[in-house]
Amino acid sequence: MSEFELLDPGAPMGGAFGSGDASVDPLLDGLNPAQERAVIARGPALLIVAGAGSGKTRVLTHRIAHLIREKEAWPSQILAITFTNKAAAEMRERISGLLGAASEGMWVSTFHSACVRILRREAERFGYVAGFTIYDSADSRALLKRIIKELDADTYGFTPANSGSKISKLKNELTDVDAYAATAAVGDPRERLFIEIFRMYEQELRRANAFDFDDLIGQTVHLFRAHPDVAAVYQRRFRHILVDEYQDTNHAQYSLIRELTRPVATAEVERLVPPARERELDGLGQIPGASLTVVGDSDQSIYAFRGADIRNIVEFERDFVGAEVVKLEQNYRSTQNILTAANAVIGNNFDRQEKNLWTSEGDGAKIVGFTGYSQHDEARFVAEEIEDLHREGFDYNDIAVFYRTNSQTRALEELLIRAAIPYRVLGGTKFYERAEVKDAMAYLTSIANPYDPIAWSRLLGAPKRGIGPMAEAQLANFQEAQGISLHEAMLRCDELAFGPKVRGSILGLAELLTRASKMAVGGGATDVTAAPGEDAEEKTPAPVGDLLKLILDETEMIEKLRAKRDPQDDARAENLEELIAVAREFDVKQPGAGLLAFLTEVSLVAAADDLDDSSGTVSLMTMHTAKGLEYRAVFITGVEEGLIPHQMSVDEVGGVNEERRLMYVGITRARERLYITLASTRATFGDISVAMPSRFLQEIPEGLIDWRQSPGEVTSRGGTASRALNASARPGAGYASRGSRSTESAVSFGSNSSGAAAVSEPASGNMQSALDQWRERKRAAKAAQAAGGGFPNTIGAGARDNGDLELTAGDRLRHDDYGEGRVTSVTGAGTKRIAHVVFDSVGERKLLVKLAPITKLD
DNA sequence: ACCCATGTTCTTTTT
DNA sequence: GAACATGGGT
Repeated sequence: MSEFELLDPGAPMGGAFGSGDASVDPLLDGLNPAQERAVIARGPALLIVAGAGSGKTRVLTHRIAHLIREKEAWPSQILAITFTNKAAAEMRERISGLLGAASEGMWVSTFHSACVRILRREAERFGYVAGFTIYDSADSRALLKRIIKELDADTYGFTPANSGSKISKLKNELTDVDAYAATAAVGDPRERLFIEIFRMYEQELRRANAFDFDDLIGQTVHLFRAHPDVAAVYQRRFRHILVDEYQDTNHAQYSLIRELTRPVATAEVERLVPPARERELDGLGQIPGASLTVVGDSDQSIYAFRGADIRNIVEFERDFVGAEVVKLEQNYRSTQNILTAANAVIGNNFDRQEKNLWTSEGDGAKIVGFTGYSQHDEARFVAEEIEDLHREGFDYNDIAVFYRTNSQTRALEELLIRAAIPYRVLGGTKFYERAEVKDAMAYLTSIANPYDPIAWSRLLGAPKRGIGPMAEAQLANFQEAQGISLHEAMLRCDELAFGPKVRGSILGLAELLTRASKMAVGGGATDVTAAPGEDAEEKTPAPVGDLLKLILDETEMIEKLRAKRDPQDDARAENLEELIAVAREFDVKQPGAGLLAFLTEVSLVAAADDLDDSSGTVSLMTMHTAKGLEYRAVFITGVEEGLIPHQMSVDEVGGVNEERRLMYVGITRARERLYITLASTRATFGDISVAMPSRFLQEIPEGLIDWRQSPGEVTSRGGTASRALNASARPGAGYASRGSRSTESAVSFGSNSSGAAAVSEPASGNMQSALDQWRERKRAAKAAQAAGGGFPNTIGAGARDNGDLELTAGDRLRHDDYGEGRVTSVTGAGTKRIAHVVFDSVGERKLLVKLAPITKLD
C-alpha cells in the first residue's frame, strides 16, 4: 500500500455523497471553479486573493493534500506558515483528516515557531547555545530599563517602551545597529544615545544567550545569508512553501520567504550531504527554488503597526515572476446584509483594489444597533442579547464579543458575570504574565540558560531570601569579570566578601539550581521525591512537572504565600499550583519533549491559541485577535470615534484606513447575526467623557441597521442618565417580546437544568485543562469583586456574599438594577445556586444567588 | 533588605 | 483605577 494512498476522508465537506462515485475527487468535490484552480495550480508561485470567508483554509488544506496525493511532494517537503499556533493545529488536523497518517512530517507552524526550530538546530553558528532564551516583550522591557538607567537616557526622554518599539521596527526592517548608525544623523545627541541603547541591548542579548521576538525571524534570515550551506539544507528540503495571512507579513518575514524559495546555489549543490540526486536537478544542474503559495487579503491587513507591509502582497506578481493569481470572492460565511455592510465600509478606503464579497445565501437578519448611555448600559444590552440568542438555540460557543482595546473588557465581564453567562477572555493570556508565575518560570529559564540575567535576577528575589540589589550587583560583576555563568558565580561566592547569612542563601540557591539542572538533563534526581518508576535511567530528562515541583517545594514559594494574610496571596499560591498542573499536562501531551520545548511553547503562545472550541463559553477578544475566526453571532462594541478609529491612529498616515480594515475584519467574522453597539458616554480613566458614534457607523447603509436604541435617541435625552433611568427608558415593545420568550425558557431550564450547567464550570463532566480551572477561579474572583460594588481594595467593602440566603419559588426580592421581582425557581447548588426571577419591569433573569445584588423582601 | 504608604503615569492593536 | 515608582520607616 502506497504511503500516498488517500485514506477515506470521512466526511469533510461533501464527502457524504461523494463516497459511492469513483469519478468524484474528494479533494476537489464541492469547490467552486476558482477554488479548484487554486488547489490544482502548479508552477513557481501562486497568489490566492482570498476575501473574508471565501474558504481559504479549505483551499489551502486541499491544496496541500493534493500535492501529497499527486506525489508532487513528500509531507516533509512542505512548509506551511500560519499566523497562530491554533491555526497551525487546525490546519494539521484538517490535512490529516484528508490524508490520515500520510500527512505526518510536515512543518505546519507559525513564523516564530519555525524559526525557533531552525535556530535551535543551528545555534552554534552564531555563538549561541541551543538552550537560548526567548525574551518576551516584558523581558525586553526589563533589559532596556537597565540599559536606559545605566546610560541615564531617561533624561533624554527614552523609555523602555519607546526605545523598544523603535528597535523592534528596525529589526523588522532587518536593520542592525551598524546599518542604522551609518545612516543616522550623528550630529543629533539623541540619535547617538539611541544608537548606544540599541548597541547595548544587542550586546546584552548576546551575552544572555537570548533572542527577542524580532530576532527569531531576523536572525534566521541572517543565518541563511551568512551561511549558504545552512540555507541550502532548508532550500532543498522545502519544495512547497505556503504562507497564510500574507498581507500581514513584515519585511523580515518576507525576506525569510525569499531566502527559502531561492534555488540552491550551484556551489552548494555539490557540497550537499547526502549528495543531490539526479531527479532533484533541473536542466542546468541546479536545484530549483521551492514553489511558493501565499494567501491573503489586503483589505484585512491590520498589523502595519508592527511592521506588516502591504506591498508584500500588492506587489507579489512583480516580485515572483511567473506568479499565477486566483481570486476568491464568493463568500460562504455571512449573510448578504453583513457582506453589504462590510463592502460599504471597506469601500471608503480609496487605496484599494475594487473587490466585492457576495453570497448566494440570502439577506439574513438585519444588523442590530444599540446605543447605551454608558459602557455599563452597553454591556447590559450585550448580556441580554446573548441570553436571548442562547434561548433561541445559539450555543455560547457560537457567540463572540469584539472590542478595540483590552481595557473594554471590564464592563463586559462584570455584566456577563451578573447574567451568569459563561465567557472567556482571549488574549489577555495574562496567566504567564503574573508575577508569581514569571518568578517560577525564571527558575526553569535559568536552568535551561544559566547566562540569562533577566531570569536570574528575577529568581534571586523570589522568594525573598536576603539577596538584594547590592548582592546581585556584586555577583553580576564577578560573573562578567570571570566570564562564567551566573550559576557558577553563585557557587563561587566564597571569593566575594558576603556576610554569612547572604552567603548561605546564595549557596543554598546555587545548590538547588545544580540539583534541578542535573534533573533536567537526566542526571538523576537524588534526594528528592524521585519520579517513581524511573529506575536510574541516566539519560532520561525529568518531566517538566517534576522539575517545577522540586523548585517550588524547595523554595517553599507556595507555603510562603499561603502563610501570608492577604487573600490575594492565596490566589497567587493557587496560580503556582496551576502552573504545575500546566507543566504536567505538557508532560503528558508531549512526553520526553523536555524543558526547552516547554519554555518555547510558553514563550510563543498567541492570543487566539487558548481558544477552545468545545469550551461552551462566549468568547471576548480584540478585533485583532478575531482575525481568521468566525462566529454565528458577533457583537462589535464601542463603535465610537476615538475607539474605532482609535484616537492614536487618527494622526498617523494611513491610520484611519487601517482602522477601517480592522472594522471590516470585525464585521466579516459574523455568519448570521451582527450587533453593533456603542455608548454615548464612556468612562476613560476615572471621569466620564462624551463619546461620538464612529464614522464607520455612518458608512453602513442606514437600511441595514435595526436600531434598538439609536445614537440620536440617546443624546436627545441628555446623555448622562442614571442606570435606573435607562432601565425604565427602554422601549416597552422590547420587554413584551422578551417576556414572552422568557416564559418558554423558564420551562426548558426547569426541565433539564441546562441553565445551571451554563453557569457551573464549563463542561463539568469532561476533563478540564489546568488553565481552564485557573480562568474559572479568576472569573469567580472577579464575580465576587463586581458584586462587592467595585471597591476591591477598600477596607470593609468585602465581596458581596449572600451566602446561604434562602430563596424558594414565590419569594419576592429586590435587585439593585432590575427592581422588584418574583422567584419562579431555584436551580443548582452551593455557590452556583441560581434563582430564576421574573422582574416586574424587565422580565425574566437568571441570577447567581450568592453574588447578585439582591435583597429578599417579605 | 524589606515593607508599607503615598504619589505618578498611563491605555492601541501583538508574535 | 491600577500598575508602578519612589521614599520613609523599621
